[in-house]
Amino acid sequence: MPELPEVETTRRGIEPHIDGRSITAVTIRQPRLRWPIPQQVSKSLPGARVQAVSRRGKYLLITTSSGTLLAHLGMSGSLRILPTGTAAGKHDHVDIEFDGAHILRFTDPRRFGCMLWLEPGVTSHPLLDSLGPEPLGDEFSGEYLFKRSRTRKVPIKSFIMDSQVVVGVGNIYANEALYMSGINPRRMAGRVSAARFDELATAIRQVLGNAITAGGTTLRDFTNSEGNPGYFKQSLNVYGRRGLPCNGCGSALKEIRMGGRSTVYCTACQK
DNA sequence: AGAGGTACCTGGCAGC
DNA sequence: TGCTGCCAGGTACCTC
Repeated sequence: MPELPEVETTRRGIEPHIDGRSITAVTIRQPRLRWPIPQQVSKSLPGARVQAVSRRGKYLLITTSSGTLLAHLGMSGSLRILPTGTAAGKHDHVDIEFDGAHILRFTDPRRFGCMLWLEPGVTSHPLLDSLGPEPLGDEFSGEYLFKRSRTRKVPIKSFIMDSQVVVGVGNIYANEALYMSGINPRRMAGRVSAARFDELATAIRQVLGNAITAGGTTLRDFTNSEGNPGYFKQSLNVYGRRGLPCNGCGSALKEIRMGGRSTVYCTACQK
């Protein structure tokens, strides 16, 4: 379930269990993810010590004394902390053991995720280098979006989901942020005003920030088997609500497909 | 260069 | 109960 809030929740969940710890073993059961897991992951990690657990967009970076593990959870991936020796299921592709006591387990049924490797000191990678700013960072603003959008001939929804424009806005939160700011997802990005981009930027920050806060609930029982309580269903205004009444005006929400993705909006409230 | 479509993979669910 | 087809929170890559 990884959009940016889930990835950040994962980062916060695993960090206290692995930061500063030593890796004692690596088990790769299925190396065929989106790209094959490079050999350095199993060769270089054992004996290394974790120095930082960070995030860039939806990528997680586990920096160690011998190199950096770059991971993406794709559509169905998860990372959990479990006791050493926990039986592995069909889609438990990688285990990284710490201090012989517990493991960081990568599970991903669809295998759209990845685990890649950066040599020590390397911070640049093709997957990272062209990413746009963090939506919760200082660089991101309505003014920024306005400037970037002037020459673009794509719908506003596609625009904000473009990771070169801004990272971390997935399908759910794109739908929600456009609803919150009253913008029709089909409107051309180049024809959205500066004032409306201010509202959109604020909405993106708010919806992602709220979701991260709600993710804290998941965080507490992180080592248990998932289950996403609070946030989903309760806080969503449009995603997954096709045909149901708009929370603002009561008219039935419309669903269309844009770029193959489910897009739900209120034809009355979003112009 | 930018826009649009396809591909990767498995599981769950609606409909027959 | 079982089959088929469609859908799913992502994104790199190919073509036009």
